[in-house]
Amino acid sequence: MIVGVDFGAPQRTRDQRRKIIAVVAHSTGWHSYRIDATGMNARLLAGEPPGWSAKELVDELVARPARVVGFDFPFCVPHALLRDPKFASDIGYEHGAFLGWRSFNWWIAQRLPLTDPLDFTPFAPWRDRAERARLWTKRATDIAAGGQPPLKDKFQATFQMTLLGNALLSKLWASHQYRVLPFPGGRGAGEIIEVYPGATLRTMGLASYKSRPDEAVRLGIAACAAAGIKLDVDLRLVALACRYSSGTTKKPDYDVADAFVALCTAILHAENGCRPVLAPDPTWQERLVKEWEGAIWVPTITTSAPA
DNA sequence: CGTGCAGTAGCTCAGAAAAC
DNA sequence: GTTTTCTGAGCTACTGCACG
Repeated sequence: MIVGVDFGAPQRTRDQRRKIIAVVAHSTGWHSYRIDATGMNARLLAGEPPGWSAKELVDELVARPARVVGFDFPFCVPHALLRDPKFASDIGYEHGAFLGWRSFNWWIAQRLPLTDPLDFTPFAPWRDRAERARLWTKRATDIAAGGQPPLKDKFQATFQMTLLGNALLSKLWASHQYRVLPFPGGRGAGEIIEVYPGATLRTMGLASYKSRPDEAVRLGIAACAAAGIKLDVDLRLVALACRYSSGTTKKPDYDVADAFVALCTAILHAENGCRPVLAPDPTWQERLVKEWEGAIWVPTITTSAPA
């Protein structure tokens, strides 16, 4: 089973079920997958909120482990912050700097229980307006993939997604069913990767994908086809991806299409068709930066977008 | 992208009016 | 006197919008 997730972190469970969308594919043979309305996908067509609360999703993924899960939230923060003792003590961590990703996200999980509504107040120091120059910095992978700073909490906000996402990653890691790539260590047959639908589609030549869910879905399928992977997709799910929007008529937000692209990227990863992207670091080796900060995975094979 | 606000559609329930 | 129906007040859930 391969899973693509479009993530969001509203405080209330009810709103999470509109924003956290998972789309699942099952392997049906060599280089072929079926995406139908069974299993986790059933609720997509069951009417009413098609998604999951954070707690429901993590429980499901632990109960029925997947081979690969692609999530679209930032898995970590810049390594300069991980090495900063004040950054850690600001939210009550008393053992110096976080240093490693694992202690970082373990502590976030301690400070962010999955209640309804979520309580983000322990993280208020990380929103400090005066510290934005330090806190609103990008990881090497954000620079390379065109992503937002993980702790930005205005405009294109990622702040709450980074925190809630890491609380989930901590639980998935602790289940011993999953490794979280490209961080070293961990146990389990499943792999969890960070994906960014915008970056996946950009490698395939679609710039302003946000307003074109049909193009996004088509390119996701085409990217798999170019890698020799056959997808057998229930057309009702394609139709839903082109239609479902959690946004407004003026500012639509095609979460199912995003999740579908995340799924295609995760499938490509399962078939060795992805690579992590990073911007060069002036000081440190790429391998070290990748293991500290994580990385966004994009398709290796780039298909030029046919008009 | 998330938030708060304003506006609204839908629901429940209490109380009054009508029917028996 | 009892039951049913109507109706409006008040609540919740959801949508659209402006803003950071």
